[in-house]
Amino acid sequence: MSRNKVLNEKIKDERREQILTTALRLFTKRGLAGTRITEISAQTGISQGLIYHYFRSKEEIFTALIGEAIDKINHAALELEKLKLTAKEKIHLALDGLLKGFEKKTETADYYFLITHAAISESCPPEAKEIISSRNEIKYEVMARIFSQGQKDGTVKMHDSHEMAALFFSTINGLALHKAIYGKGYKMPDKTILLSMFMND
Amino acid sequence: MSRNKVLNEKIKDERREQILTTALRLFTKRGLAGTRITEISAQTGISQGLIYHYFRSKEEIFTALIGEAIDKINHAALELEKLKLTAKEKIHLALDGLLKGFEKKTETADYYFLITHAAISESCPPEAKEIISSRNEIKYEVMARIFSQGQKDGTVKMHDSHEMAALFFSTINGLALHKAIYGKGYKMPDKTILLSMFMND
DNA sequence: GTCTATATCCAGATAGAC
DNA sequence: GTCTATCTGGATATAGAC
Repeated sequence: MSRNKVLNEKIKDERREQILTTALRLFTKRGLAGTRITEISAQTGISQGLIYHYFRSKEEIFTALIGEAIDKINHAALELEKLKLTAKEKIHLALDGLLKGFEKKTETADYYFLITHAAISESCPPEAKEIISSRNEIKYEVMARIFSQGQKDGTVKMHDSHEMAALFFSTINGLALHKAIYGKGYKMPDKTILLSMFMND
Repeated sequence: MSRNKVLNEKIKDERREQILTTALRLFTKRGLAGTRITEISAQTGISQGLIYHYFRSKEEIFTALIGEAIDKINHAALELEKLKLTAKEKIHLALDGLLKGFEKKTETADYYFLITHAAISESCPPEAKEIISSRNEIKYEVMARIFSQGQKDGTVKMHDSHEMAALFFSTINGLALHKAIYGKGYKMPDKTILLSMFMND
């Protein structure tokens, strides 16, 4: 690849990232249908025509973000699971990471909200639905396994581990929403309160 | 008022209700911007022109629903507070009512979701924003008072009562969302699990 | 009160110049 | 790679007949 090609590739990647970053914020605040492609271009600082050089359609931007969101979350969950720690330590770490993540930058909360938005929406692009139905379950399964592990050593309460995982992410989602609404005005709750739902001690 | 007038009023009220019921479901599933007025009319079984006999615009339907949702929730909260019961009993009752409400008909969950949707959305009609900013806080204040009451008699954990109220409704919202996504496929968690976040015993 | 037909507008997407 | 200008479709809202 020539010198210029490499440089162009870099510009292209950066532009793509800029568009996605802008779009994430807008989709969170306005939804897929409510977000205008002109807003994305304006806030990215480019013309609307140029958007179509990087993405076929608004739906494609949305779908790309869904993929990104799910991958990041799953990756984090799987990495957590791999650590050589007790279940209790993993659960503490998960809550800490999530709460602090929501606290300091809204992006993490936005990713959670975006997935929820897509999952609930009947007007979500089929490709995005596809990604969700094939990959969104992973984080639930990982957490269920961790809860299960903790039940064996007696640190986690004895309820169905899948139900606990569902409750875990419901709660996380609720907090992400609250954060998306109130922004910096909302301080995340102390993790010990949340832990009392799941842990024996 | 003549006989016919009375009858017409009745038809009018019923139609209004039909439209609102349909719209609630659609707004939940597609958002304000994503819902077509033709869908509302089609699913209500009337022509799109007729919608405008009952509401000035799509936004007005949305705003009416927001008012309805907030009023119902606040009413329930205030009624609960008035009961001659201990704080512990009130909290149990609140959770029971909410979880069972979500469980049996999605409408309650939809109301919660609608408010969240409106609160988060930058493209929500100003009138709806107005209603939210003036009346949505009530339920938080009621719950904070109940938690506060319970802290005095030692049944409720000692954290800031407003933070507890925020956490309470965050969690409830998370569950409402989960319900809106998975519908009948999701069984609400046992209330005792949720209670462990708030209560001493 | 209800419908059908239509005007109007605006957003998504394309074409073509630079 | 980037922009401006334009096409096109679809959705809101209105007008007017029954």
